[in-house]
Amino acid sequence: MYLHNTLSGRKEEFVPLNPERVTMYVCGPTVYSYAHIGNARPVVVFDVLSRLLRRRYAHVVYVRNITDIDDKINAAASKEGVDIRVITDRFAAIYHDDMAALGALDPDHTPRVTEHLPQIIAMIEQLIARGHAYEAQGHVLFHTLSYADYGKLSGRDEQALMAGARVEVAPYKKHAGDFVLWKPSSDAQPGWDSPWGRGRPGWHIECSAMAEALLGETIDIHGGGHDLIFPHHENEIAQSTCAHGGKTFARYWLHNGFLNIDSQKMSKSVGNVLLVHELLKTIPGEVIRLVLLTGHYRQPVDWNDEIVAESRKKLDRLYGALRELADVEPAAGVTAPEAFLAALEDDLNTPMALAELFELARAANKAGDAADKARIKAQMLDAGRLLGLLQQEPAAWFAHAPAAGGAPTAEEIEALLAQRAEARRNKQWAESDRIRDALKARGVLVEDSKDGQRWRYA
RNA sequence: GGCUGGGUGGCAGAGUGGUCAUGCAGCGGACUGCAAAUCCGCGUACGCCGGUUCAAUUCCGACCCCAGCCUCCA
Repeated sequence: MYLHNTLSGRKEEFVPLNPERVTMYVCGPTVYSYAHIGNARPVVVFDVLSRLLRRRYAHVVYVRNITDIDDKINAAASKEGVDIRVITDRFAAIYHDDMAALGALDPDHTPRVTEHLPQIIAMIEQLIARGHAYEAQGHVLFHTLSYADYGKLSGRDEQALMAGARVEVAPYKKHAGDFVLWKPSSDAQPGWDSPWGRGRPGWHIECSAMAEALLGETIDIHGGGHDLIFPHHENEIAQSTCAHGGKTFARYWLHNGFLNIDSQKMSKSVGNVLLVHELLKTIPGEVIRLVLLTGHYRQPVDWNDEIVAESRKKLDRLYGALRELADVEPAAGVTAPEAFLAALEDDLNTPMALAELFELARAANKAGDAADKARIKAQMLDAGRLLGLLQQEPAAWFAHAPAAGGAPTAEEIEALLAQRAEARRNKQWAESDRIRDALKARGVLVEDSKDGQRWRYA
């Protein structure tokens, strides 16, 4: 299995440190609001990776944190006049449900920052003790000059970092690149007691501390969005490596590309932020998932109406093949074809894997032999399982409620089809076609198959 | 400016030193009462300019564009 490692900038063979316990940490959400579609991309990408890893290794530990201490959370809480816990519980639950709707399986652990203050404080103390951090005006800062490899992940040198420091440098910093490990809280702000007074952790230390707590000092895979490379992951590496006396923190760094909306960057200022929660009201989760897997995970993907419609049709085709095999028992012990697995094991090449899946669909549509059908069905279902697709009954897929409201109900449709069947028995083609056209005008496609009429929403 | 990653057929999107990606759309055929679904076939795609090579979309170099990151945004 090969994975592109941001650290080396190239594809490397993945060899776990300990094949008996493969570890993966992915940066999760800050739960102060609804997740947007961009947040969903790493979730789906690393969900596929976790499925693939589990296929190959008996014991995989996948951790995705929930950040429940953050100034944006504080702002949301004070706005509503509630404890931050009210906000974080609410949006953590919504996040979980939304991601589940996209077919994402639960990670093995979803640690929260509020449950790891002792570990965070211990790690900061360790960094101070080893001379990598210092206290200044109630803050504790990581001293980036103390870590020679700082900037290695993002390919930046110190000078570039200095030049890039476009925010005002806080006066208590020894060096412009230094970042906060701990900061003081006012009485009105949520805070935790520490050797440096009541305060709260900085952004980066939580991931270092939770990764260590649940996975150990060295982890196999660390993932997240492309934008996290700097500063977040750069800082995580610095903290963990220095706290652990130079031990490698993460061996493979994986970063997913961004998601654009109609060729534009998604941003609040443009006003094009799409929430998963809203999208799910009109688009099946499986369609959204397929959109996110349509391109390679490291490439940007453009979200627009066309790709959504196209993805829906792709699933029509795949489920259409499976529908023809509805009464075929999948062959036992048959898994996804080698070419499909090879595509995924080559740095998660989902476009190529999907191409193989479509080849299977074609083969399924052509298969005449019962044994072939059983084999292909098993292959398709297994391939689908790895991608988190095709896991519902074809009939359920085709019965999916239409995107727009106002379409006739299933009962209504069935009644009209009964009339049409009667007309067809009498070879009243004009009447038959009239009903079909009328339904089509209302967003219902009627097909005549060997087994009689069947319908689906357009 | 620095650092990444890109420019492939109508669209989306893989890949490769020398027959085929795949999907959607389109066109022709089969099937159908007609359709739909399905199957078969079709369209001389690889930003630009050089170089290496028997052969380059694929390797090398220059150039032109595009996107992201550069301190709290996945």
